[in-house]
Amino acid sequence: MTQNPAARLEKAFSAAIEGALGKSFAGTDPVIRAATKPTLGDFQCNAAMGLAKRVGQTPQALAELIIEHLNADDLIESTEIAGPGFINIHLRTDALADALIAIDSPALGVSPSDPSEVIVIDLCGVNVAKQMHVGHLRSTIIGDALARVLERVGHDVRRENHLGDWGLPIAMVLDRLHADGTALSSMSLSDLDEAYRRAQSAARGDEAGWKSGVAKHVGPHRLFELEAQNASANDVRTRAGELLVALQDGDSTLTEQWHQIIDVTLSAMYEALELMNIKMGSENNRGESFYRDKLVGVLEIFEQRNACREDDGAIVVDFDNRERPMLIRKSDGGYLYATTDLAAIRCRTQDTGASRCIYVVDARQRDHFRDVFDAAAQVGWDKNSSGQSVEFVHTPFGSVLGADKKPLKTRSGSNATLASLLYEAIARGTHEVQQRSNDPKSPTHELNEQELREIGQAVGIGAIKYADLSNDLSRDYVFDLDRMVSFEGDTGPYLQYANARIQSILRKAGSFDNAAPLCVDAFEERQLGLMLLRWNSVVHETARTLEPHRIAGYLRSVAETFNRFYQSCPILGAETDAIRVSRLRLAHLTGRILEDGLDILGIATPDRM
RNA sequence: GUCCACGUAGCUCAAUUGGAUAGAGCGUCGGCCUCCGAAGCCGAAGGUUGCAGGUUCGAGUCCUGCCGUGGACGCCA
Repeated sequence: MTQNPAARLEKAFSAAIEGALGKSFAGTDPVIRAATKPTLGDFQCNAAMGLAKRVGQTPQALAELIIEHLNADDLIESTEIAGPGFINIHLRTDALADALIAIDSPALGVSPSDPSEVIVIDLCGVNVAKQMHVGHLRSTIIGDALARVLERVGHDVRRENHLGDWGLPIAMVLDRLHADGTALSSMSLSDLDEAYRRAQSAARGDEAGWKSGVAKHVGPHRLFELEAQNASANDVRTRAGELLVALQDGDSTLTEQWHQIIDVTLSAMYEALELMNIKMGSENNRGESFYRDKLVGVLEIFEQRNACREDDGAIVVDFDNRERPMLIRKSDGGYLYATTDLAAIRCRTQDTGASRCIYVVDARQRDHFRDVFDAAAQVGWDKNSSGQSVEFVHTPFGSVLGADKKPLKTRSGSNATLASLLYEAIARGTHEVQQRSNDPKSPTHELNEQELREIGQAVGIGAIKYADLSNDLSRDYVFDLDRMVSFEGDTGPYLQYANARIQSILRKAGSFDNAAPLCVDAFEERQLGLMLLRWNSVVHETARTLEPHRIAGYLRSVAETFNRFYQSCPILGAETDAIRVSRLRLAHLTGRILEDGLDILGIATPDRM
């Protein structure tokens, strides 16, 4: 009796189908779904339409037959056949109440996954000497939410921050800092970011400018300048290469400087992670430098397995279903980021023993990951150290755009940094909370400045995270702070508010008998109850599809359904004491599911706001 | 040029993975606070789901071809 109605209906209808059509139809999916409209019933069975042709009957006749073989009188009040062969199902009210009592427990009806897996999630991916920007925001928020939902169903999740902390770019920054005579002990992240950018453009030279210069027939003097630029770009690269070799060989001064720029970058990152309520710290750092001495081993394995070949001096891996090979070693002997990714896969599957590797990286790297995953399979890393097959998933997310549909910029026109966005959102949230607290009737009126600031941060950050997690990851999305922090409609604060109101009611109610009978006779009570019972399947579907917007959308439906219930069913002022206690139980359960869900999304839930 | 995503209301997005009359929010218009928090609730208007075919009981969803947008295409990460 502790089973969810949907699960029990599946069993009952599956048995009924077998009873109606014979043993060969055992195990047929009965296609039980929540009713599309409350007026139609509580659930529906859509199996008859698909099956009708196979057995040479009309869908309606088959539906009739299924109902005749149905044995679930303790669960189902009534059924009717509608439209092309839908079976609409009305649940017994006492069965609904029993099911709600069953999930009114610490687990909230969410069952653990069996078996529990070891899952590695690659997220955040900060580059040393660069400011974090909105791309990191998405990777971090999404990755952390995925980690939380997988943890919620009992998996062993390892968050790994694949830092860009090694290689030529780092050497180039050091070279630039030397050239500028920057005092490394006192530099800020923006100094570093500036040096990084200048190093990049110096090394890039201006080949694009050269080509367009030739095309536009600019004068010889200009071409000469561009040529000189390209020559100096080569100088920069050469110097950086030498510097990298010295660093690789353990030069003590360089090593110390390298650590200094990492420290500056990471302390800013930790601050951002803290602000965003991300469950990650230094223990999750495993950057490119960690893999630097493992690259040779990767190449050796590919050579041993004959999974690579030499081409133009480079070493490449071929794929049988596409032309384009993947480079794993340059002709000068250097390695590439594909090699590092392969080394990471080897560690994650062969040492950590992961059976799933998830990469929360932007959509532009789709092809890259396809190559890396296929290459890993060629040398057997699609089986982990326990012999289980490994599932590799790239969770691509779209770009963050400004209101003009172009990559997000600040007002001053530069690329928006993560920190600037976070502080802006917090400022707006805090302002809003403070303004509302001025009202003597507001529950936040008696709170002090510090408390209001904490709530303001929860509201501002909650708005940003909800906006990101509430729509399909793979699409680009428009980052509009004004819309997010309007705090009305489909926003994070809408959910936080619904919960705060529930907490307020519970505070006023004081203690109550949380084993009292549950009553779901009123339409709004029934709708709320049905909604709450879906939590288990929503969590599992999200863990399966890795789509956090399912949870966001569900929580919104919960809040909406609760708000309707709240509007028409007085709780504290209910007609009888029995109904009052029953509604308190419903409100309490709703609040816990909202808090559970918001916690999975990494959104804080203030008791007052 | 080749390959890969994505085109849904004026705007921002959903659609239980093939199910019934495609739903929300913002914005617009109109209602609801002497009553548990109005950051809320109720209602109205707004659609040839880019276009054209196909698959079947049934297509926003699957297959084909166009159109449009964005992205990736060997020694950067």
